[in-house]
Formats: sequence, structure tokens, C-alpha cells
Amino acid sequence: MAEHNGVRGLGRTTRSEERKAEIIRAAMEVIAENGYRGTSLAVVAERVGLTQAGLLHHFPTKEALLVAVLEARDQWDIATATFSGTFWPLDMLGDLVEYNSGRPGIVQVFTVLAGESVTEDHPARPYFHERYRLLRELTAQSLHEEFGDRLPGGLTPQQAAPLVAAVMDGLQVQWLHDPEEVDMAGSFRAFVGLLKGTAGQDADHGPGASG
Amino acid sequence: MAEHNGVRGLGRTTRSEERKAEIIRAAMEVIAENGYRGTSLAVVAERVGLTQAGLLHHFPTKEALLVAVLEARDQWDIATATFSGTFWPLDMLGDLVEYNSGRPGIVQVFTVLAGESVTEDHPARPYFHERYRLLRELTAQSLHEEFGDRLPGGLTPQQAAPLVAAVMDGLQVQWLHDPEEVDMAGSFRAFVGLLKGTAGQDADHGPGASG
DNA sequence: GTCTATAATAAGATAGAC
DNA sequence: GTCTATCTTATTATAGAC
Repeated sequence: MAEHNGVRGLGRTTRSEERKAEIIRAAMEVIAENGYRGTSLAVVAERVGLTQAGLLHHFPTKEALLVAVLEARDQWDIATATFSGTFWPLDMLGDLVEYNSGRPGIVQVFTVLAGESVTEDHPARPYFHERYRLLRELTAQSLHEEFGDRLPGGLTPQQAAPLVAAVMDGLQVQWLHDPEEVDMAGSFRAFVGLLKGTAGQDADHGPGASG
Repeated sequence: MAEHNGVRGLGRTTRSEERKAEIIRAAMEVIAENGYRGTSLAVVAERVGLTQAGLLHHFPTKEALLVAVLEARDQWDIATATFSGTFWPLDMLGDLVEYNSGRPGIVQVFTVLAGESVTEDHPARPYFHERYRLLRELTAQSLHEEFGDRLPGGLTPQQAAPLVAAVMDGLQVQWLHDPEEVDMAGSFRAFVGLLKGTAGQDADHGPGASG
């Protein structure tokens, strides 16, 4: 914790930490383009002006780098209060999806990793297993706070929770393949309309996506 | 087409074709376990009692083998009439999902490949791009035949189509991670209830999936 | 903290014998 | 149709100099 060149508050910018953050960003880019298994440390290293051996000074193994990427995502989640036990109104999830549609890179890393993660010994497997479990639990809680035992559309929070995560993930895949054709945020909001039982009344959810 | 040892109807069992089919089955197993990028030809070869060079006699490159796996899936789709322009009632999609929940291996190959396929030069990329496009188109058509311009729940067929594919895919990921916790067919049928606007009335769709 | 050099594997693909 | 042998190229990780 103590730093030889003066005080620093909790979690602020060592040179070394800055370097690591830089490497993590590069790793996310390369994983988005090639998946974890298709990613080589040399390519990541090159993007930050290091050699492969130089990179391994900061992260001793390829797997350690992946773990850091995953932890960085959790940090982001916490920062945006997704996981701080905060109550998320259903309508605000549409805003989150819209926000994501401005960040195809981020969406792509985690879509690729989530797909790879179902394989036997993938190092991200435990992470995603737990992440989905927690996501369902917190979504169900949040829906319960907002609507009680039944959503207006008729589902229980427990029934709706896995569907919310599924629709988000599934739309991401289609959207990454065809951003012109697939209106990710619009489609998601149409789904929200279903959950709220207001899908027929023309709200502001757009014209859907396919054609 | 002509075979030196007698007549054979269209598409029946040369020794060579049987061998190929055997290899394709093995490849699907290995891809399910390791993804396409994580799959080595030597491992696939070993499962059918061949060497790596022996396998390459039947499929000249690794990519050719992947293409064959993808074509095999299309054959299956056609066989089960998914893509023959046949009309699929919404309720029957629940049966399809239930059928899939008895074949985790198949579900896993295509979940993994769909995830990998969003990366830059993945050889399955064009395949999935087109597959999702077609799936949305045919789903929208089918829903239109069944319900006309609006589903009972209020969405148009064009709005509902990408959601149907998204829910199927998204539930598969969660179910592969946690088959005990996630009731894939039950959750899907709850979603169908939403589309039909009958989610509140207790139909036979189960108690959802999450804890 | 970063490099060069290198070890240790592993992979896809080709050549040519049987 | 299948094998052995080999080429070529990548990749993770380590050792040790600067």
C-alpha cells in the first residue's frame, strides 16, 4: 500500500497500474477481434509497444491477463452501480442497452468470451457461471421491488429474470453481425413493453429491427 | 455421381461418405469442448482412429471441416423442415426448445461457434450472419401467417422475430452454464406466453428458472 | 521494467511410401 | 485411404543481461 514517492489515495494511478490498465485495454481489443484462444500475447504486447516477454513482467501468464480483463469489467459494473444492490427500474435497462450500442468493442469482447466460456476448461467459465447466477438473482430482486409478485405482463420476477439476460445477450450477437438490420435498443424496449403489458399501445419503442 | 459398384439413390452412403460423416460427428464433439480455434485436427482424427494426415485426406483443411459441420447443420434444419418454408406455430417452438434440452452437445457446438463467429476473420462469420438474417425473415413470415399484423401481446411480427432468436440463444448460454438452475424450455414458453398475451393466465408454462 | 535469446511444445499442411 | 516423416510457423513461458 505505501508508496515511496508520497501518499496516494485508495486506488490511484501508480505508473505500474497505469501500464497494466493500458495492457488490459489492448487485451480487450485483441480478444474482441480473435477471442481468448485466438489471442497471442505478442500481439497484445505490440499494441502497447512492448515485447511479449515485457508484457509477462506485468501479467505472469496469459490466464492472469484474462482474469484482469474480467476484473476490470466487474470494476466497471460496480462503478455504474449495476451490482451495488441498487434498484434498476426496467425502463432504465433500455438506456443501458442503448449505451452499449455505442460501444461495439466492449460488447464484442464479452459476447465472444461468453460464448467461449461454455467450453470445458475455459478459464472464464467459473466467472460467467457466477455472473449469470448473480445477474438473475439481482434482476429478480429489482423487478420484485418495482412490481411486486407479478409484472404487469403476467410473469413473476423469477420467470422474467433469465429472459432479461437472454434477450440482452441474444440481441448483442445479432446486432454485432448486422448493426444496420438489428436495432438492439429498439428491440429490447419492445421486449420491455411485453413485460410491462403495454406493447400494443404505441409507446416510443421503435419499429423493431428485421426485415 | 455415378458409382462403380452399382446404383445408389441420391444421397446415400458411400463408404467414403460414411467416413466423412463419422469425422464430422467427432469434429462437432471436439468443437463443443474446445471451440473451433481450440480444436486440433489431431484430436479429431484420433477419435475416429485416424492420424492427422489421414483426416486431411477427407477434408483438405481445417476450415473445410468446419464448413462440413455447418452444412451438416443445414441438412438437419432442412430435414426437420425448419427452413423449408414450412409454417411453424409459435407453440411448436417450445417443443423445439424442449427437444434441444435433451441434446446439450449439439446446443454447445452452435453456441460456441455463434460466439466465435462475431470475431473478425472467423470462417463461420458469413454463415451466422446469413443464418440470423434468414431466421428473422422466416420467423416474421411465420408469425404473420399465424397472427396477422399484430401478435396478441401487441408486437408486430417484425418486432417479435429478432426477439425469438435472441431468447433461444441467450437461454442456451445460461442453460449450458447451469442446467439445474435454468429451465430452458419453461423459460422459453413463458416468453411465448408474453408474445401471445396470455402470460398471466396460468397455462402449462412452468415456474421459470432462477433462484 | 524491459529486452534478447531460447527452450519446449504444438499446430496446420505437404510429400511420398504402402 | 491411410501412414510416416518432415517443413514451417506460432505460441507460452523461462533465464538472464541491461
